[in-house]
Amino acid sequence: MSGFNLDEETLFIVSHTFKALGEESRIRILSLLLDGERSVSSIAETLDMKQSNVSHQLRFLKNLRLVKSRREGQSIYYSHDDTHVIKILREMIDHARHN
Amino acid sequence: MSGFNLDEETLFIVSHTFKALGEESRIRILSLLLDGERSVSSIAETLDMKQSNVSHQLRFLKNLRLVKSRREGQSIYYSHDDTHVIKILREMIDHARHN
DNA sequence: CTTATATATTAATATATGTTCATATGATAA
DNA sequence: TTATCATATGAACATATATTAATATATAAG
Repeated sequence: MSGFNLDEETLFIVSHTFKALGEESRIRILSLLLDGERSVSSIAETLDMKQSNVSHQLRFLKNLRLVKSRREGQSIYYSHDDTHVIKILREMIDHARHN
Repeated sequence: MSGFNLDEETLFIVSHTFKALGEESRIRILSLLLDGERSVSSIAETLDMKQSNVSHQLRFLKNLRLVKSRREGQSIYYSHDDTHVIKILREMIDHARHN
């Protein structure tokens, strides 16, 4: 099938998912989560980002179901929730490194 | 190797490439080019976009070496120039369709 | 209850980005 | 040369987005 005929919904999902992967802060968060789940504050400290900023970006990613969250006490742990998209992220990172 | 330690250059390439794939107009252009090379005016007509807009987006894609161009007379024909990234685009489209 | 900690949310701001219009450039034909 | 066609470019505008500060919410401990 030709790739040309993209229905609106597909176009919407594709563009938003790529947008999610197209910002450095979100790439760094997703990349960090490759090593396993992390709390919000842990992400913020490790990446030297403001807590509110991390929270905003995590909400963005969660809305697209790219990450999921789990509460444990006062902390909330985030982890990947879309193996296919993460695979695509890995591929792009490898591709960029081999330039 | 952990995905965490992303150097600046890799992060730059990854984010910009995903950004390129993260806008509907550019996805439609790249998707159209899946069927083969096309002139600027042909793209503009088919996708109902202004010529200048198509030209701007093609320059964006060309700067990232995602497309290449070839002059023939007065027309300039654009086509894909990064099979790996196009493969990733195809994967994402398939992924979005199977939701 | 109060206090402390972790996260989420809201509002404001600055920056980035897409689109359009007008114009410039380049190639072809007469 | 001039005229026409195709594409590229620059400026302007509107919208989208990332980031921050301040505050709200929720959980746990005392």
